[in-house]
Amino acid sequence: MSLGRDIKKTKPFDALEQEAMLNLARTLDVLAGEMVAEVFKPADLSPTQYNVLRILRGAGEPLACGEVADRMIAREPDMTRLLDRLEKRKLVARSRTKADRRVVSVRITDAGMKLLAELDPKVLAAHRRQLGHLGERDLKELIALLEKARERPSA
Amino acid sequence: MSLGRDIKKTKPFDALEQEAMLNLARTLDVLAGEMVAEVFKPADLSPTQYNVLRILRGAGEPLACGEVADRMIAREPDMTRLLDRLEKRKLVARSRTKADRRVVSVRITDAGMKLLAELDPKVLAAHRRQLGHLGERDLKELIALLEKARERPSA
DNA sequence: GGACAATATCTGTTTAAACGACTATCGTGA
DNA sequence: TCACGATAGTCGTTTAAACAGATATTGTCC
Repeated sequence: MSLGRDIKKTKPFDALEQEAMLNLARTLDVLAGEMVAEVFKPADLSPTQYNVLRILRGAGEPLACGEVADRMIAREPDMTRLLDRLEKRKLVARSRTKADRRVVSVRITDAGMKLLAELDPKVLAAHRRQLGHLGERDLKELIALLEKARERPSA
Repeated sequence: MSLGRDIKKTKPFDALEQEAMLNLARTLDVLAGEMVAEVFKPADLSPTQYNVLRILRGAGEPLACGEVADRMIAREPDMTRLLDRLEKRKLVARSRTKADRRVVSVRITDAGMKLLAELDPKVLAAHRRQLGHLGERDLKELIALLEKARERPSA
């Protein structure tokens, strides 16, 4: 009965997977590009820097560098200099931990919180303009599919 | 009747849009990262370079630099040096157009075609491993949602 | 046919990404 | 307690991304 995919069925199906990947990349590029142009660039922040600030605000307490790295959306291979740039602008502050002197603790400063607070409404507005027309039903469906895409069965 | 969104309904809905964006970014990062590690990096190609080669193969004829740029997944601000790197490796060839001497025509070389041919099965295999478990139904749904996300009503 | 805006690409420069090697510190076990 | 592997960050270097300005060519309008 179930013969699995034969040659004839495999080709168009593979094309579907490829099309999904292409659409994923294209969609993110469009949406992220607009977000950068409208919100991040005027604030002279990269998406990565914004991500760090969001993580630190969300944590509600200082985090180790590595802990921040683990929570990033995209893997960051050079947390040190990323934090250097934020620290230079006084948006975050670093300090060695007393307990474990290998660890550098990072916290968001008041200036960082203030910047995020200014950005919040712009980010929300941009998100709504970009995805608001999908409606709650489609958004939930999209989120579910994206999560499912990441959680593949074994490996 | 339809009062639109009030404060109470707005907040969680905005969160949904944000969650969708986060999931989009995370999913692409995971999938693209694997693809790079498994397929592109061993071939010493960046995703952008691969994209150029795919575009040129797909076109079936030489294209102007700007034409390639227009077809890229992500906007490329420096086509010249991107092509420089590919040309240095003999994967593409450039030549001035006779008709319009401003235009530089780019074509994929035999070596470029050969490289793509070697990569094809690996790309397909990676795609299937990454997204195959979604099945045709979910893939089509995902594609449709992503397209819908990009095609927002007016602006 | 000469000025001029538009087009297509190139180049200079600054900044950040990526990768690897390196330093400092900690925990464990003989 | 001291060797040693593991952990947490940092630093050096190469390469590419990004932006702005420059160059070359074309079509068009007096």
